[in-house]
Amino acid sequence: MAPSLDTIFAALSDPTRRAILSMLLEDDMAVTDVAEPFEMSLAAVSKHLVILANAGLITQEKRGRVKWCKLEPDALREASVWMQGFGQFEAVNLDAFERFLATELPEEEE
Amino acid sequence: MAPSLDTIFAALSDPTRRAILSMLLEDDMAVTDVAEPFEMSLAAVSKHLVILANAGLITQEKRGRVKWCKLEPDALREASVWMQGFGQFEAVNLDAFERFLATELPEEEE
DNA sequence: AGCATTCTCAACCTTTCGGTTAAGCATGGG
DNA sequence: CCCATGCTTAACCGAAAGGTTGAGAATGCT
Repeated sequence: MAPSLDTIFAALSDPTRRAILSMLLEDDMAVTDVAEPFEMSLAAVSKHLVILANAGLITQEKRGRVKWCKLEPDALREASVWMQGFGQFEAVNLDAFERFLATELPEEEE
Repeated sequence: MAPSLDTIFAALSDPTRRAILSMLLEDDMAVTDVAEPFEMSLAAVSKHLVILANAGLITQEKRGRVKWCKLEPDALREASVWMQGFGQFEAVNLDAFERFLATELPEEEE
């Protein structure tokens, strides 16, 4: 399935899936380990992972019995690029810009 | 309803709603005018607007018979802040930063 | 070989989503 | 006062979402 804004935003709309993404931020994980903290069946988590993979937000690679899940933030980037069209990004970018100045340019240029 | 990441991302997952947001980028619009380009009923578009309003992405103000819809990009910002936790934002911010430097400051202030 | 582990698939259920049509409320104009 | 305009609500519908359980395939361990 081709990742689209539809599938990306839909994938992000579920708190379980966002929690999974946060977990994968730490490190790659096996499906069973991803499912462990959730109070739902393994099959349910497995479906969530399929949805995340279809959205391009993760990739899954099977090594032996274990299927490893890896975060793929490029899809998030696609969504964020769409958001940039809404002008709100000036504010966010200004934040980043200010931090950029504060941390990288300690000397006052002006 | 309190806008949450759930409602924001769910609102953004529908192409009709994203199109509406793009339209409102140009200017505030009445509900009837928002609905005009879509091949669905006015009631359907009205529901989409409720979803966008619940997500905090738009506000609606009634003046006379006409209900005006106004883009509220702050909710998008909340979603983008969440995305920033995923590291991919360095690249995006650099893109924005480069454009920031390459082009003269646009009239973002209103 | 036998068994445990890892994960998916199939069938099912309930709730939500996205649309319809019809009715109705509120407002402004002639 | 009528009546058109602008928009929402209610009832309904089919499809999709998100969960369950149970079965089963694939792999590794001993």
